[in-house]
Amino acid sequence: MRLYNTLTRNEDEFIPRKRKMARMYVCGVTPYDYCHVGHGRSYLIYDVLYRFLRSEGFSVLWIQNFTDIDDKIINRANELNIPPKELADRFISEYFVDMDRFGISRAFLYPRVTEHIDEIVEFISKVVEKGYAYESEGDVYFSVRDYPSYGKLSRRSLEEMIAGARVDPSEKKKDPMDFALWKSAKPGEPYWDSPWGRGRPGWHIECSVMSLLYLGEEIDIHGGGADLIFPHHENELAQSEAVVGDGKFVRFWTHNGLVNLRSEKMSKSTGNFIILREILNSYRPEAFRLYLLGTHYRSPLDFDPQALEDAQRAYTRIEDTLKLLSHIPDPPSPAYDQAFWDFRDALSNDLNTPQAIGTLFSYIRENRPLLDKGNWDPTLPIFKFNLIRMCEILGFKIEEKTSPDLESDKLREVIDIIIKIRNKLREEKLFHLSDEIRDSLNSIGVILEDMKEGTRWKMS
RNA sequence: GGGGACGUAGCCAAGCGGAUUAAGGCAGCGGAUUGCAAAUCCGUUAUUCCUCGGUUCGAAUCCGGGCGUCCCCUCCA
Repeated sequence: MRLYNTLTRNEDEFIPRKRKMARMYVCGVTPYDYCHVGHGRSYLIYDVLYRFLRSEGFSVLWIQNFTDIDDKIINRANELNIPPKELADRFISEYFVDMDRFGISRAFLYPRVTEHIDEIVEFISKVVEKGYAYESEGDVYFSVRDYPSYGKLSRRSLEEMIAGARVDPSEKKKDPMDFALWKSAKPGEPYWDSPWGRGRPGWHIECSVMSLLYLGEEIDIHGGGADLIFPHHENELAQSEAVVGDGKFVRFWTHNGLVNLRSEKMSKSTGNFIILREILNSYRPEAFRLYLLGTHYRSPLDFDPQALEDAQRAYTRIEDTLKLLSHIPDPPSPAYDQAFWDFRDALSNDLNTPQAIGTLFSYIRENRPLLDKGNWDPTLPIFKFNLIRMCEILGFKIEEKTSPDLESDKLREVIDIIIKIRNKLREEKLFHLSDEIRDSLNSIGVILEDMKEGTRWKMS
């Protein structure tokens, strides 16, 4: 597949370093609050990338961190008067509650900063030894002036950044753009011992250390939201390559577009955000997934409840088809239709999910009449196979085989009896009665559809 | 001040110099089907892609100006 690489500003052919093994590191959350829609979008995109790469025959080693110690965590923990670890633990478990509900695949491992302090200290020491960092009053800073290619990811020069004027000069730093690898502890803050005294890791160092520890050098994909390009990934890149060597850290830097709300970036700090859980409570997770994947991952997305409603309606089309297909047997020998190859081509083109969804809907439209006719058609099992493959790649839930359940079996029988009687009324043209039955059932969520071949029903 | 992205039908949204009727979804309209609904299918809804120029045999797609919107340069997915 071709994948856009922020470093080269180009769609490059994705070929993992180790042939069929793709190593992917995704920047995780700082667990001090619930995830919002923007987080949901980001992890959804990596979930789909993960699913697609696997379907392309790669094994994918996905690592995603939790930054479980930093200023925001300390501040929030102080507000709530609980230990930082308790806060982080809580929101890590909330993270999984939301992401599991949303159908996001689990990464292979979720390393946490506080469990890697030794490795981080060791790594900082290496940066200092190499001459790219210096200690200053218990802090350790990366010296951007000593690292010539600083700015290569975000394509900015130091002069431009300083002209931005929002840098904070500190007497401790040699240059205002220098950033902390290690921060000395203020009174009352959590700390770990280090060669530079008591303190804690700076923001960017954890990703450098943990990605190198678990995935090694020259990993295939390192991703996150577009807001991480600078300073987070720029700094990560600098400090990492300062140790492992130029071009030895990451092969593909990928970044997803941000979610806006009322034409402004969704962000915790500004209060302009919607909690993911709130959406998951109000809409089908699959509908939300369809909505988000309807925009290309690199484009910004303005959150629009109206469009989400539309997607929810659109999703019933997929869902109904899947339900009807559950009665169709699997094909004796699987075969791919042209639609699947088109679908695959779309995703191979920098994960073009909107286009892939387009092919999926066209495929449904072409095959749906056969399904509704009710008579057996030998192409249906193949249709089923292909559609399910597509849905799996996009992460849409497949109707699992209804397990034997006495109660719901009884319910089915009761509804079938009602339908039988209602059809007798219809034969006798007692439509006011048959319509009343239909309306009543409808009001409790049982929808009757009178087809030529007979009446069928579904739950709304 | 510097860097970057975008502006496609009523709405959301693909399209990355040339099959082509400019995907797909939602909504609308007309039709088939139906006792009526629902579901499904067919047709229809942008001779045109913010605007003005330019390059080209050919541009929504490339270049320049204008108008508008957003992001990054600060914690952030």
